[in-house]
This record gives sequence, C-alpha cells and structure tokens, in this order.
Amino acid sequence: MATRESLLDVAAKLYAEHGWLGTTTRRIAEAAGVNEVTLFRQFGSKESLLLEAITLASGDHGITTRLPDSPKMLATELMVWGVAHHGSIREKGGIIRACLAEWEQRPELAPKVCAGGLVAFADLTRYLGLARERGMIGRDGSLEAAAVMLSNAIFMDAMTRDVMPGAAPYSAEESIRLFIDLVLRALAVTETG
Amino acid sequence: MATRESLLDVAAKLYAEHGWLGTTTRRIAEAAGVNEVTLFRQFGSKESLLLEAITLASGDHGITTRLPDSPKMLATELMVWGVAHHGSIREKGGIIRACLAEWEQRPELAPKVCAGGLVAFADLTRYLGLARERGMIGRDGSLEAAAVMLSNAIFMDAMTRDVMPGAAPYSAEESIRLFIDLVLRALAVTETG
DNA sequence: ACTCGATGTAAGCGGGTACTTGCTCTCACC
DNA sequence: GGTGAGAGCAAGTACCCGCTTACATCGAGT
Repeated sequence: MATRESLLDVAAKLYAEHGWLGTTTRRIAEAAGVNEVTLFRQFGSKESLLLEAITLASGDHGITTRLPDSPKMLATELMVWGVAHHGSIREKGGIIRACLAEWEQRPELAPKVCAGGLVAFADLTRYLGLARERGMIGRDGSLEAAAVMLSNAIFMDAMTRDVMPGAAPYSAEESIRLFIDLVLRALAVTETG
Repeated sequence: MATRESLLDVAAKLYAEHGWLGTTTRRIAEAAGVNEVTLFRQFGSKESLLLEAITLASGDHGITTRLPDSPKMLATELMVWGVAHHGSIREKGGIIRACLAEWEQRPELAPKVCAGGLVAFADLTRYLGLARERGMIGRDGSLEAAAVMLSNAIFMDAMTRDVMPGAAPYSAEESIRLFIDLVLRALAVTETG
C-alpha cells in the first residue's frame, strides 16, 4: 500500500507544480521511487491516477475549521476562522491554480478544488446571519456581499501570496485582520470582541 | 506583417486555453493558417513567440480606465471604474489563469499579467486618499485594506466567473455594485453620489 | 517447500514534440 | 525581364510521451 500512497502523493505535488501535461508518468514514478510499470499496474492510466490524486489532495482532510454555532466575539472568532481558511487554501494553492487554468480541458476539477472555499463561504454566511438576528450587526448592508468579499479577499490573498511576494505589503495575518475589520465596519458591528 | 500578427494573436489565444505545453507549434501554425516552418523563420523558437505573444496580450492596450483626478460622486465613479476594470480582467482571464498556474516554470510572466491589476489598485488607493482628504470619507478604517479588498474582490470575480458559472449568484454588475456599496459603508462615506 | 501476488528490469510500440533542411513558388521592385 | 525576399511543401532528426509485453525477483502465507 505504501507504493499506492506514495504515487498519489507525488502525483498531486507534481501536478500542482507542472500541470497535467507537465506531470509525466516517468517523472511521477521516478519521484515516488517506483518503477513506471508499477504505476500502470496500480492505476491503469495516467488519467485515473491523476484524478484520484487531485481529488484526494483537494479534499478538506476533515480539518475544516468551522465558525462557532453561536456568534459571541465576532472579530476574534472571524480571525480564527480566517487564518485557518487562509492556511488551508494556501496549502492547496498550486493545485487550485492548476485546476483553474485547466478548467477548459477538465471542467470537473475546478469545482472539486474550490469546494472547500464554498463550504467556508456558506459557513460565514450562516454565521453572519445569526449575528444579525441577535442584533450584533446593523440592519443595513448585504450580508451575502460581505461574505463574498471576505471569502474572496482571503482566497485571493492565499492563492497569490506565494506567486507575487513583493506585491503583498502586509503579512497574511495582518491582511486578514484588516479585511475582517473592514467588513465588520461595513456591517456596523456593535460588539466586536 | 499579417502573418506575424496572426501568429501572435493565435498563440496568445491558444496559450490562454491550453497552457504552455498544450500550445504546440503545429496547432499555432494551423490555427493561424500559416505553415509551421514560417513560424520558426519569423520567431526562431516557440519560446520567443509565446513570450512575445503573452507580453502583447497582457498589455493594457492603453484603455486603462482611470478614476477621476478629483473625486465627486464616489459610488458612480467607482462603479464606472469597477465595471471597466472587471471587463479588462475578464478578457485576459485565460492568460492570467495560465500564467498564475505556470508561475513556477516561468516566474517572470505572472507579474507581467497582473500589472494591470496593480495599476488599477494604485489608482484606487490614490482616489480614496483624495476622497478622505476632502472629508468625503470618514477618518477611521484602513484605506489600503479597502482598496485591496475591492480590487481583490473584483479580480477574483472576473477571473472565476467563467470557470464556475453556477457559483455566481449575481451578475457581474450587481456584484461590483454590492462590493462598492460595502466598501463605502465601511469607510463611512457621507456623500455617495 | 511451494505458490502467488506484487514489484523490478529491459525493451519496444506508435505517435507527438520542437526544430531543421532543401527545394519550389510567387510576387513586388528595379 | 531578372532578382530577391517571403512563404509553402515534404521530409527528416532526435527526443519524449503514454502504455504494453515478457521475464526475473522476492517475500509473505499456506
């Protein structure tokens, strides 16, 4: 079983760096310390190996940090959530960029890879809705727009931070804090925590 | 000259759809209606053709819509800017996604392709700074964070809108309007226009 | 001891890749 | 009418691709 896992792991990493065409069966086998023939015996084809590897690597590992069921200290709780969310996207940054770029060739991969982001977005929407119900957030301003903007801002930062090192004036945590502060300000939050 | 331009144009389009490795000299030549040998006579190598094509296609064509020198009606002016910015990113969506994905192979391309976004961001920062100086914007809240978030939100929407059609609940214009509204709300804008 | 499943090794298949060579044609320009 | 630059065409080079075949090895389970 070690060979299977090794192949899946290496395949995902190579795909994240070199894309579908750049990830050759020869390179996968060599990097995994396995004979190329074994690769085909285990997975049948490059396609089925890569599909399985990508699906596995883009899964959320169950570590998905959820926002609390009951909002109490908005700024603090959002910060924890934001940092976790940012980190999990950044880990998958390479795969996400590759799948987005190859969406025309393999449309089924992009949604798979972005699923974690959508879950986080849904969680954020729920959380903000609860906070408004309890009067911790003003009555004006679109909650959905706020959730989209915050999710997008974090997603974007995590996805491009490694790519354009010079362009990021703040650290990841500073950026997240500023984003959250801005959103809470827009939603007229009364109790920030 | 027609052959040169045709090759450059076709090469950029194929690259945006199929990436570096997927864009073969045969396909470029065929799509341009030109013999493959001509391609090599004109550009010497696939690399120099693609580099020139990508640089050309990711240029801002001089159409960069700037925000007014003097802010008057914030919401309106930002909306015009946002829609133009969104459109110009969306046109280059394919190339941007490809260059971001291949950043590990060709690090020099990503900045080139994102340059337009950075210019727009700088313009937005300048504009918001002026608006605050004139008292159209409250004194609290980070202007830079606001500019980053708005730029990122628009960039992200434009880059992923074609990729994940189902996931976008609003039209592009509606999204931009919601983003701007949120940012202006966060900045305690007194005079929205 | 023997089997059998998983792995390694070597070689090869048909096809695609970037790129080159040598020759022909055509057409504007003197 | 002759010339030369640009383009087409056919063929070929050396290499890489995904994938297959045939055979040797090795080690755990019965």
